[in-house]
Amino acid sequence: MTDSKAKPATRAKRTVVARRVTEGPAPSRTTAPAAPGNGVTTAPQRQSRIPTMQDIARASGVSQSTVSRVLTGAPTVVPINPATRERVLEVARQMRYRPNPLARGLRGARTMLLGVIVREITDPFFAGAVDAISSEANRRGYNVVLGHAHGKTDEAIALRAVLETRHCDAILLLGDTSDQPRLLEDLRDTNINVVGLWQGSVPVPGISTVSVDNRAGVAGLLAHLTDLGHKRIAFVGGGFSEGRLLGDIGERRAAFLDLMADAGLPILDNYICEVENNLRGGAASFEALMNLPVPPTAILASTDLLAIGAIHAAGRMNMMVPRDVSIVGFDDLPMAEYTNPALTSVRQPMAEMAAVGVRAAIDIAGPGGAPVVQLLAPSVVVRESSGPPPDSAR
Amino acid sequence: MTDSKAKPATRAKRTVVARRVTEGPAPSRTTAPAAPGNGVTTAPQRQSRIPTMQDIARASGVSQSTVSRVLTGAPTVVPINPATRERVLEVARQMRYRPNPLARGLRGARTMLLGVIVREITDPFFAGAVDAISSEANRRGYNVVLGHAHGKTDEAIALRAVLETRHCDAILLLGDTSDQPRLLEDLRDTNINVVGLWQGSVPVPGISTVSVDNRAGVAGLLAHLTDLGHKRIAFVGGGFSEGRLLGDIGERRAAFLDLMADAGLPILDNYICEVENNLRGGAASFEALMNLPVPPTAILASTDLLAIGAIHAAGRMNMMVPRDVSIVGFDDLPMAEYTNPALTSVRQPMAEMAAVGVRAAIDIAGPGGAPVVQLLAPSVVVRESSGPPPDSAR
DNA sequence: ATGCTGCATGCAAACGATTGAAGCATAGCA
DNA sequence: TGCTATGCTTCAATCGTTTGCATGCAGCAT
Repeated sequence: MTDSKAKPATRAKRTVVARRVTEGPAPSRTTAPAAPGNGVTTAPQRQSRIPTMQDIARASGVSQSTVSRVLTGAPTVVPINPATRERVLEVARQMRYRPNPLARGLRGARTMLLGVIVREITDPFFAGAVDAISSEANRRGYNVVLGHAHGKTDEAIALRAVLETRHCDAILLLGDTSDQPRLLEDLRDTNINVVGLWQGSVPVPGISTVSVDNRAGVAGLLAHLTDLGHKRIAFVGGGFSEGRLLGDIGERRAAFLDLMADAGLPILDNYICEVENNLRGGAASFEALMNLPVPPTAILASTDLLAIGAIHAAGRMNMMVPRDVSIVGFDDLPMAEYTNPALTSVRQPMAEMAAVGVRAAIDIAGPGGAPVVQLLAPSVVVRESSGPPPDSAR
Repeated sequence: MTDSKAKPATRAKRTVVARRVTEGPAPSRTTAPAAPGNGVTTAPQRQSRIPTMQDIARASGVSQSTVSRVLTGAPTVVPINPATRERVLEVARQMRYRPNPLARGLRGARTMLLGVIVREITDPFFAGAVDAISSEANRRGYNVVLGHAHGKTDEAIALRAVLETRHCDAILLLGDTSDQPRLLEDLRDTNINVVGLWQGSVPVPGISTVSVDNRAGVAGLLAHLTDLGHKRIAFVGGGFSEGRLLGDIGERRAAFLDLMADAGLPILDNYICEVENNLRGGAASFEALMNLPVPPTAILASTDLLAIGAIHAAGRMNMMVPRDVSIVGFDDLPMAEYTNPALTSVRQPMAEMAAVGVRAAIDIAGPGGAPVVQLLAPSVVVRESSGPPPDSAR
């Protein structure tokens, strides 16, 4: 309808001059009608409604409740004649029966759905987390429903997402959501189980959480850097919300300040950068740090995303990593192994955290147990982006 | 489990607290019993069950159907006394009523849920796609349900995921799923609308698809490389399934072969690499190519993931990009701008594709219209990873 | 009074499944 | 033959909503 002015850019000419415009609104939108324009004869009505248990029952000459018992396989309660069972199963298979989860859920049965509310799916870290959680959930017969909190989107949307969550048997919250109090509150009203992952280790009232030991991770990185001889170390931490640093990152920052003091190392002016948690932020903060009168010899980025941005900025400024400056990250994204140079980072026990989180969400039926905070230990992975400070800085 | 023998680089000193439990009642992960050992008397029962319309009705002295009419705001059908309406609304608000989407859906109402089945959420490209789709869906009041096809996981799992899809008003398929015929077949039986994105432009029988014009993208890259003077160009294409190249990538490869022939450029032995579509595959194929007797002067990677892996391998082999070899990608991941050097790539009109796909899924109520294939035009983004071939190769 | 018109509301039947209890053969036992 | 035990199946209530239809009750014209 709207795209009637199709432009045959497809292979009309086979020269297809590439539009070299860096940012094209892409006006051409070739729409190829799939069906060759024969008449409109046949009505679309392609598929016959999904059969219900009632249909199966009629077709196999039993009652609908028998069908239910056969199909759900409830062997303990009442016995079913094997012949009947077989017949019903055959008919169901033939009619391509599929249960309606809505109806099933209405009666209170488990929906076998696990809700996952994630702040930013484009953050590769959380994408990996969703993957890990999804695997673990599948392994237990659950499917994952992804709710996208979408950064600082209007709370109303988050709220709506929550409304829908009554589909789910349990909910996993990925990343700090403490800036969305209404969401948390709503969640607490529900009588389904809620587990927070990567919420930071400050206990969120009323829900269990699984987090990584941020302090241990930062300590590992700092130990590594100081072992190499670094003294001037800067911190880059991003991810804001209403002026507050988000959970995990806030903790990493606090740990940094704390542990630097413990080690007797000074933190020079402007050595603490606060930027958005993305590649651009990492690059920007790197430039800012290197333009300081006394630049740091090492940068501890609170996420790999920031570290990768910083490494890119280093290349752009013709600085060699780690010869001129060391850069270390946190999260150990898959990408960390493939930067130039490969990134020293802190690996989170992703699979284990997913397993623990899913287990907490599923196994603890109902909101019975008291909320629990679990901290899992990370480990430092040393690669190429960290080395001794330049001689000039000794 | 798997990471038990993590490199113990962590931090040998200072209180090797592997697993520091922070919060009180639970010693570790021992699900604290809900009630301290008195009888089985009190159930955990923390929050009072979510109220139903029935409850609201009782509390405000009207019938349940009136409550329904008030809360759903159906003004056209039957009039409601403003006073009554106000009273009901107030009671509902006070009792924190929330509709049960299951029951609502059971009656046939739209669930306002959009199913998205994605092959690999860890592929940053698809993560971005999910993000774009999610935004677009939210804009239209829909929420996104993510089904994880999980690579080559057993079809049964995909199947199960589909079973659950009866929650959804429509389904989006991300990435080529033609290797899962059973899934497609199942989907076709359903009477909900299915739209495929990035399925390649071969029409999938029965469903509408939205794809990018792969040929145009490859043509743009090739034009760029030949303009620079490259003649020995290799192709790296990954993403297998049962020995077959997946849709988009297969098309890119075909376009490459075709357009190289058109340009009169020979394709030397082993210049076509087939590897898995990930960073490792990109790095491996780069090494293989560079070890050929006559290595290429440029590499056209079918995805940015592969290109990034290749760039990493170049650094590891002490080769300079683009001085020694040019590398170009396809997809224009966010990361492409932040590699060293920044990657020349093909940008897909992500937002537009998401919009078109969501519109096709939602607006076209029911499977009425004939399936449509839409091709959107990409554009080349030139950055730093492509340059003229080395003099020695001229 | 008797209809008639309209507004405001209630009744009750869906929707598709689960599940306790009841029905009904048939077999076993006295 | 009568009575119970047993094995299989059906009945019917239920979950929380939506929605077509009936109903009650005004006011108003006959």
